[in-house]
Amino acid sequence: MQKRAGKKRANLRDVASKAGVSVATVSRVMNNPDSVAPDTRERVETAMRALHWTPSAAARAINSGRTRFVGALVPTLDSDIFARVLAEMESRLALHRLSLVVATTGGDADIEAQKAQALLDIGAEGLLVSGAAHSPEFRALLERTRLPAVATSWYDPDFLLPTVGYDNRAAANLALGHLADLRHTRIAVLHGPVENNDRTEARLSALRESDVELSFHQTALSVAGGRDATREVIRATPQPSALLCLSDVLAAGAIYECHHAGIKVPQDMSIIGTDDLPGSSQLHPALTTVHLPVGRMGRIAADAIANWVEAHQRPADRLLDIELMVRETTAPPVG
Amino acid sequence: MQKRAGKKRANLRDVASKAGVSVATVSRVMNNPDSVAPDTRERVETAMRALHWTPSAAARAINSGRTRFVGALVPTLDSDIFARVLAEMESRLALHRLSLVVATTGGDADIEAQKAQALLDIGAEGLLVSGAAHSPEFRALLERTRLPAVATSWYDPDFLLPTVGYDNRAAANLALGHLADLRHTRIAVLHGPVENNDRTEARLSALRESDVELSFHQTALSVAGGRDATREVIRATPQPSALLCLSDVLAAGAIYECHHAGIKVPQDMSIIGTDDLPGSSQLHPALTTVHLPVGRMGRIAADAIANWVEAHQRPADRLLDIELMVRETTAPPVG
DNA sequence: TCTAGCTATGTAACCAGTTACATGATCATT
DNA sequence: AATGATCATGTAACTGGTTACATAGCTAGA
Repeated sequence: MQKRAGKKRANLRDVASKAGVSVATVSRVMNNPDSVAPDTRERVETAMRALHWTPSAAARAINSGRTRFVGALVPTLDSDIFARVLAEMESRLALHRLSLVVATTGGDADIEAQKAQALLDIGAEGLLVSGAAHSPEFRALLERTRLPAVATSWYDPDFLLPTVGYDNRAAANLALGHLADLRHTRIAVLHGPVENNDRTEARLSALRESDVELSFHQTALSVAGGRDATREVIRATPQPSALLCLSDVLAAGAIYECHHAGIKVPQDMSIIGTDDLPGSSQLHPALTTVHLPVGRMGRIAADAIANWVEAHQRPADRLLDIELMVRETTAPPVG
Repeated sequence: MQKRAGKKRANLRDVASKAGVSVATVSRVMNNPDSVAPDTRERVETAMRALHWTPSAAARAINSGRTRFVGALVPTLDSDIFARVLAEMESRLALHRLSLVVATTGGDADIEAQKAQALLDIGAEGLLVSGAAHSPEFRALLERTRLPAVATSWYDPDFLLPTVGYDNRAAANLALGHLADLRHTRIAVLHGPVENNDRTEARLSALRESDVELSFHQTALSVAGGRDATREVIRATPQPSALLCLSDVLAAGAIYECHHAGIKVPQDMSIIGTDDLPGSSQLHPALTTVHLPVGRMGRIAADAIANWVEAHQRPADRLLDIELMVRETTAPPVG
């Protein structure tokens, strides 16, 4: 009466009875084939195929206590930077036989907490998060569950979590220093939205504390946004002699717009970016920018979380070097 | 003698005994809090906190038979296109309360089969794959397990899996048709590697079958690759009057290189791309290209797989419209 | 020929949850 | 006061695997 006509997915017991062996034998065929006699193994494998049976990941996980995946929380996938970080993380985690579950937060700390909980609910063994801004709920979650988690894209040894990243303040200062060395004094800063972006915020705060006079221009984080902001900046009198862009995409827009407006780069306008995207060296003229080691960061963070998950070893914080890439878009101001 | 000093992770039974209730009551607090008296609930929640307890995802999954995540297999994350598709998929799947596990294949069909198995091993309920090239092992896996899976980035109603995508041959023909309409006759085709890239292959085969005389130039799929190929093309005599690029990044490189070489676009050289990346309309001059609806594709594929997984309904194939975006890089040839 | 040791396999407990069903207490109804 | 309904909670079976331990059959050494 109970056993209805098939419908349900087969389980290990079904396979065992079909093959005329015990459950232990079936399990052995899966995990330790050598310990089973060849003809028995054969029979079991035939039964598996006949029943379309695949072991249930959940049932295995319940015994091993392992799910073999970690979660990554990023503001957006629709950005060269995060896509590259994730690409590196994914391939690095694969080496540790770990998978990567991606969740986007839109930069919203509440959504981050929510998605972190969702990742936990589906069994993530660890978390990779980006940036410094996290909600109290998120912190509470980490403390309550003691889940291994590594923060990237910034560096702060005092943070609740181990951080793997670069110094965003230093990155901004490096760009500014380069322009100052060239004797630029009228500098406009182009940056993306600050709400929900602690990295931009850190860079801006470093600039604000410098003793150089700067004008700040917030715009959309896109090539078009860079063009818009540049259009506005070049209307000012006196016109700035340099554009410090906190992102390479803005710098690309700035180059286009200067070109469009007949302003010569770098003679009439110096432009410096931040990121060093793969295409930036191919812009015309080639973009001077601050190289952020995002690929390396992804690899290191992946190794760190893998080691924490597997060997229960909390990783050390890692400060990664940034580097000024002087190319063709910066020069001393004329006059 | 048995109960060692703590070490192990607490389970639901530990919480129950600590709170002085039964396991069922603890479970109710988690899943149906209203059915538990407020003070009892309070006691249970206190016990949970005290023991740092979080329910095991695996144990839940074993009962529900659900893991609530699907896997996505993409050639690479390091590409605007796939990053955007995944971004859309992720946010769309979140609406269905499904998570997305990302795996990259490098375009290698064997690695794809391998990673598909790995995704299955960790419990993926469905798969999103891209392109047409798959190994026999991969097909066998799908047939054996009957795992819901949807293929994207191309369209073929005869394929083993439901496909959601556009017609790559039509995309190439649309670009070629535009150049032909402008009366270009000497056209060079720039394309990325064909090995492990069935989409490029499909576009090329459509072009080869056309009655227009074309020269083909394979290069690296990057801005630099586009520049290299263009440098080579413009050396030829007679010089082609148009560059048909099967990818927008190549077209961007082509624009830069023409600019560099003093060739006026579109007067002396027409350039057309394929993809319509967000930055393409911001290039200078703005790139004429074939718009591929990758964002929409991601959303539709995500809905399709979610519906299949949840409602056991195999989705229908979906052919998505492509569109010619005429902007500033194409014009009739001079002379 | 007896026994020790090995191999192939089976039995049943176990992992950490969920849930059908049972139970006892409280409350309203007649 | 007896009856029935409702509510809060408990008991135990169940999910689908793994594995410690038991056992039967066979071989080899003394």
